[in-house]
Amino acid sequence: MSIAKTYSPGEAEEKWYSYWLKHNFFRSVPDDREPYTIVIPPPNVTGVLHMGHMLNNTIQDVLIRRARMKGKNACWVPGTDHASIATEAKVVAMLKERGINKKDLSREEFLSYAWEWKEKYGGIILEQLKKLGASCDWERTKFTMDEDMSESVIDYFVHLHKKGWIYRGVRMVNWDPQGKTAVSDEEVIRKEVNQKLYYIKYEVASDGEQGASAERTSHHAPNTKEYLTIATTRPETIMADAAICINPNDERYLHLHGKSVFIPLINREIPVILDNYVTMDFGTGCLKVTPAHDLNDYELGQRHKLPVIDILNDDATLNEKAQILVGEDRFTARKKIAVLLEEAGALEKTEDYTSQIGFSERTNAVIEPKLSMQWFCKMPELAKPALEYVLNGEVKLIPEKFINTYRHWMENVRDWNISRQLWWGQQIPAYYLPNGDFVVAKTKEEALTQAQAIDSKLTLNDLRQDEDVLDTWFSSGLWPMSVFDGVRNPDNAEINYYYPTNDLVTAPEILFFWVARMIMSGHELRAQKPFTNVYLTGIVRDKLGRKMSKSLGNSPDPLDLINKYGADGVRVGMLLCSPAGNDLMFDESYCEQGRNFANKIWNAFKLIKGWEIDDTIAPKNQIAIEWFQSRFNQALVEIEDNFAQYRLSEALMATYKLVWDDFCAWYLEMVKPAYQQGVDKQKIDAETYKATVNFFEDVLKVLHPYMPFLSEELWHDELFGTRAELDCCIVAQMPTIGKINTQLVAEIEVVQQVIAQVRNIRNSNQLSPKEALPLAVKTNSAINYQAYESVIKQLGNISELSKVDDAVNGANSFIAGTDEFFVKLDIEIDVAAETERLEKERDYLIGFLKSVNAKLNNERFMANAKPEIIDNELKKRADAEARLKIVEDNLRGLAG
RNA sequence: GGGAGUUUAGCUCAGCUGGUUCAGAGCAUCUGCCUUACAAGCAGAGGGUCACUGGUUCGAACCCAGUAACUCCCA
Repeated sequence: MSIAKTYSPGEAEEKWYSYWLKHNFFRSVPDDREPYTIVIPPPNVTGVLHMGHMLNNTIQDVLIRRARMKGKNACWVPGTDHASIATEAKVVAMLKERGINKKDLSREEFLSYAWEWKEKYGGIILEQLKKLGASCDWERTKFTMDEDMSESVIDYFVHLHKKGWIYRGVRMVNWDPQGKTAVSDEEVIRKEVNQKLYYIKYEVASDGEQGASAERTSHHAPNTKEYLTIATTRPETIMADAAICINPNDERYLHLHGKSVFIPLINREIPVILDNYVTMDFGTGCLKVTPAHDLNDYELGQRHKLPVIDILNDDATLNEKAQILVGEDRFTARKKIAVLLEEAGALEKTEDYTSQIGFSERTNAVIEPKLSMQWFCKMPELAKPALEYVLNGEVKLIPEKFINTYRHWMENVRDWNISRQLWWGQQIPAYYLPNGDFVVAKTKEEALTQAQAIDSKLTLNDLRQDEDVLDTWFSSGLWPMSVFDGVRNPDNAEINYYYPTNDLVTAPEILFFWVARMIMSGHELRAQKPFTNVYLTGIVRDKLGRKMSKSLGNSPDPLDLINKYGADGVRVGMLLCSPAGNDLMFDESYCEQGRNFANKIWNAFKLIKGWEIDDTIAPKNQIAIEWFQSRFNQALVEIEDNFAQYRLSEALMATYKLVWDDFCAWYLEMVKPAYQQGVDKQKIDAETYKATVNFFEDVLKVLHPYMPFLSEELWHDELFGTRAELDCCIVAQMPTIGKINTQLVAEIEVVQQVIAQVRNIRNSNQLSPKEALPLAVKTNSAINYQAYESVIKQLGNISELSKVDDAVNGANSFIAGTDEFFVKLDIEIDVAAETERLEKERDYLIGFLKSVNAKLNNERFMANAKPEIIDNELKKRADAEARLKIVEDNLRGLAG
């Protein structure tokens, strides 16, 4: 029988994923076991898998698989969110391709197209997660617009409204003219943009001219008049100006106090107002105030009771209130008005200028500040307890540095605009009466009952439901509860069992967006936290540190990576470079390392698989077996500790080294039967064989959370005997920490040094590894090298290990621990080189001793340092002195 | 402009309460090996003024102050 030289992951991935599914290993239902629950951060239903998802879901899968193997009832709930704006944009695009305009559709018609789109494309990302090995309970797959999920959202809205925490009001919102909806502050991405600053002249009205604007024309000779100049990046909004504002302390403009000016081109007269808000040294010190199109101007306008003139349509074209350029897009209008102003002699100059501009996260359109009637959710009452959970440690943020950010947000929180002018989402359950009043109720029927209390003659037909839908985060904020139906049925068995969930794995970017809102709703509806630990991952960047993005084209396709390196390889690759909470500089070479690791394990398997048992051989590897047992347990301690601190990448590295170094490079080399001429099968004693197979099985278990496919594939090999159908690595019990023989481990460490030194001597003397060498030991320590003779002989290729009482002249020497070793070669040793090497070591030791002695002779050190520190220094001195003596003896030997 | 964070080997990162022969790991590099599991490998080796300047201390990568560079959040 021949086994492939390398592991080929594709087939195993297919096979075992469907095997796991078939046997319901991902399924979780409440039982007597302790639950371990993770709800997936629901990816956007329009999304396709990107590297961020890969990282995030690999981490979740590692956590959930580990919990499963530790005997917990592990439940990972998958799903997607409906992403109003993004989905609606996709649907609009789909309709456009079919020649349908959204405007021509009713709400119901549009929604049926949207559902059609969702059914067709909405599940892609979840299918992709399966390729990664994600062990979600797919039967629990949820979508934020499922009927029960939407009902939960409406319930929550009604609940908050009853408490008086939801209100309606005109506010300046971030308007996305492409999506034609308001978006929240968090959905606005600010970027530096190169712009122009336009200096525009406004004619100052002479005293007699007040109110005479109607007769004015634009044909005045400019020089005979007085002007003031403003600087603006948005000349197309001058028609919406309500005033010019100057700082009352600005001495340059004292003469303007109480005057008014004319807006160029349209010659509307506006007052000059005074406010300290204006920065004197920015631009010209004169600020055009446009309350309808700038948040700060709006507030300024409120203070000075200025009119609000909105000159923009919902799609950011100019409306008839602009008087000129009606119907033009705002950016076209900007270009055109610059020309018009120039022609009218009102444009003094333009300057280059960079400033922060807001872009819609979803459509990338430039955000337009816009006044509109919106629904808001009051935040202070919700935020306060939500902050407490984190500050008192009930909810832990990992890493802790995010607590500061979280606190800062929660203490400066503003009311949340929860309405979106879209159709795709949960329609706001507010019903308007013909007289303009409204009632809020779960259903139209309930609304009618309430409405009839106001006007008993009303019928269902008189009620009109609010057109807007709720922000998607309003529904995902309920996610950990609503997936278990905990909003509608707060006392059901599932929510009581699974909630609060254990770990949440997400990105710091949505700490406030989402994490905070889940904590708020959890507290509000259940007085409970939604989860205990929030593990915040970093952003996946390329190796140049740039964020991965479609436009840069610097993001590999995760599925290509899986094809290339195997899912296990990619999982390992992702985690090797992902410190908690820090961004990770991803590079494909990490996946390569992961693939190589998989291959290493595969080959260890091949080796063991090739052995044949010979009962007549006496067991001879007790030391190796006990040593690895101890090392394995030491590694388990380390891995446990790393997991307890969510240091997944370090736990992985500990596993990596355990397998590669301790198991493959040392243990297998210790026990593997030496090559025998003319013997085609390697034979091994039964005891060693059995121990090795058991070790390998334990190694597979430890590997499983990271490398589920490879471990499952090997688990079922006949090497481990016949397995029952349900005896799978995925549900195997994780090994528990056993005995550690620390003395043995310490002594083997010295033995390892001896072997490395012998190899080094062989290497530096250019001797073949095949050439066996004699080794002599002069023991100063308590180590019984006789016990390790076979190990040393096998791994160091030593012909004979002898004990000596004196240094061996003319031999290469080295020190391991405090013992001296000599390798006598056939060739003459290079006395000069050897002398130099020893002198170097001697000098180092002398220097080292000096520094140790400096401490020990320092009264203050002796007085202040803890006793164990002093003991340590004494031990260091003793060790160094012993080594120094050996080195000096050897030097004398060389000289003599 | 306000706040937070980062800076340790060529790269990515550990380094816990200041104290072990403490300056570490993985990758990459160099040298030698196609040794009967594995060249996707084996063996060995070389890489660092712990960003900079000062301070505290018997003792500083670690604590404090300042400086510089970068990153993120908020305005």
